[in-house]
Amino acid sequence: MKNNVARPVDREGRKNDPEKTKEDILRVATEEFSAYGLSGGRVDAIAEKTRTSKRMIYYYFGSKEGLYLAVLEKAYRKIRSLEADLELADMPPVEALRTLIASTFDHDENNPDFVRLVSIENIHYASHMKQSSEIGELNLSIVKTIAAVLERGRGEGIFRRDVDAVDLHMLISAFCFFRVSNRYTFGTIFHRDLSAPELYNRHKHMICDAVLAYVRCSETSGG
Amino acid sequence: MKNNVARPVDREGRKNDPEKTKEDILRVATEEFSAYGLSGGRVDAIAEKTRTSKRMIYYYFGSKEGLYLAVLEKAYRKIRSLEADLELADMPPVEALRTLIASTFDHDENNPDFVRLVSIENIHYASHMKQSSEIGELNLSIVKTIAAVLERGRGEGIFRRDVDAVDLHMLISAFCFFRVSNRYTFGTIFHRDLSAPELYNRHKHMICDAVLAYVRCSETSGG
DNA sequence: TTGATAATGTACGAACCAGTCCGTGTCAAA
DNA sequence: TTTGACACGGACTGGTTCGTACATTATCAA
Repeated sequence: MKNNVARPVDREGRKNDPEKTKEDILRVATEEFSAYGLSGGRVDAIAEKTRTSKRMIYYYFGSKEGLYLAVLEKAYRKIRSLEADLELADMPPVEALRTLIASTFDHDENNPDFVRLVSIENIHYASHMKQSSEIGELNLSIVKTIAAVLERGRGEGIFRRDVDAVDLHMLISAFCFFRVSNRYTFGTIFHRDLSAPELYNRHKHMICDAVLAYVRCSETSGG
Repeated sequence: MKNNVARPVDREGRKNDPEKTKEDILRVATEEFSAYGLSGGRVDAIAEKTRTSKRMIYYYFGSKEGLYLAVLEKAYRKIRSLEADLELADMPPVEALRTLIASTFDHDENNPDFVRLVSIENIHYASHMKQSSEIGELNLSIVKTIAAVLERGRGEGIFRRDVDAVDLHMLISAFCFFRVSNRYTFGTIFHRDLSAPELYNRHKHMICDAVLAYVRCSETSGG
């Protein structure tokens, strides 16, 4: 194997493992960008926390922005894989909606890093996301799922007819997302720890109740 | 007001006007930090856009973070002054809630800079806000207002009894805030311009209906 | 008028930080 | 065993950016 037999015992030489290296960089970069933002994150800091060097970051990702984009794409790829199999088609419309809302709620609750990355991307006017073909093609299946559930509910005469699927998704997402994204300012102003376990169930019930009450409601607003 | 009557008619020399200078810096800094964040914002860029110099920024605000904090405090001071006089006490509970929701909705819609600053502050874990005595004491009157309206509604037997005022404020804020803060990513994914005028009324009606349906609803969730 | 102090401008320093240069190590196919 | 493509590390650089030293002018009270 080795041609230099006289090599001192030291086996701890370099092991080439490009996949591991890339994965390692991405993992550390996700933490860094999620914690400090794109402008606030430091390439040197990322390099130090990996088992490789800064040179490798540029070798694999080209630039700081390239790395950030890779982090963002990986984060979105992960949620896309999660949102697939809820199998709501067999459930009664009300139960299907409850399941869907609970799933969204739990996703944001359990992935604060993703929530932060999305906030950061919004601060940057979603400019990186737009430039990514991968994320750009996220034509989210969740909307079709919601639309189908709404349609079934209307068919059964229990849902109002003027609810748009994207709007409803926004109503659900907004609450679930805000609860995590604005945890710190909201918690500070109202002296309430939004990550407290007792609020978890209460808030989950709340958004379920609100959404269901809304889709069944026949009231029109004067607002 | 001025006691030096013999003020020479406009020599184009320096005019000392500390209030104007501070105000000018704050105005420009708000734009810069709101656009690029705390880490992304550049002190030099701010200085160039003011009619004064970088020296003055450090003279009045001490540091970049000091300036950022001043920007944040001014933004919160502004909303505090706005949220005072809605005079909901005389309205029927349902109308009072509608008015309150519409007001929150319009505030976020009309103050995207404020929304961005709050997002940015959350990325920083609200650390500056916590260190500000001024903002820290924002014991928002809006919660008392909501609590009073809820109480009246319960008295009239039209509102459910288990709704917490802070939770309800969060439900309202979340939708109004998200609509502005996540405009870019959400809009990109769903190919929908969230600042489009026709969505303004639809979304306003939606959050009104949802909240009102919720507070009247007697359903308990199985989620 | 004058002296104290507040306000302002210019130019510069020092640290930081994204990105690169140059050289070395790894491995598999020829 | 040679070779070439891929993988890798450490030191360096040049521009950027926060912050400041020093000089100057304005204001106002005594």
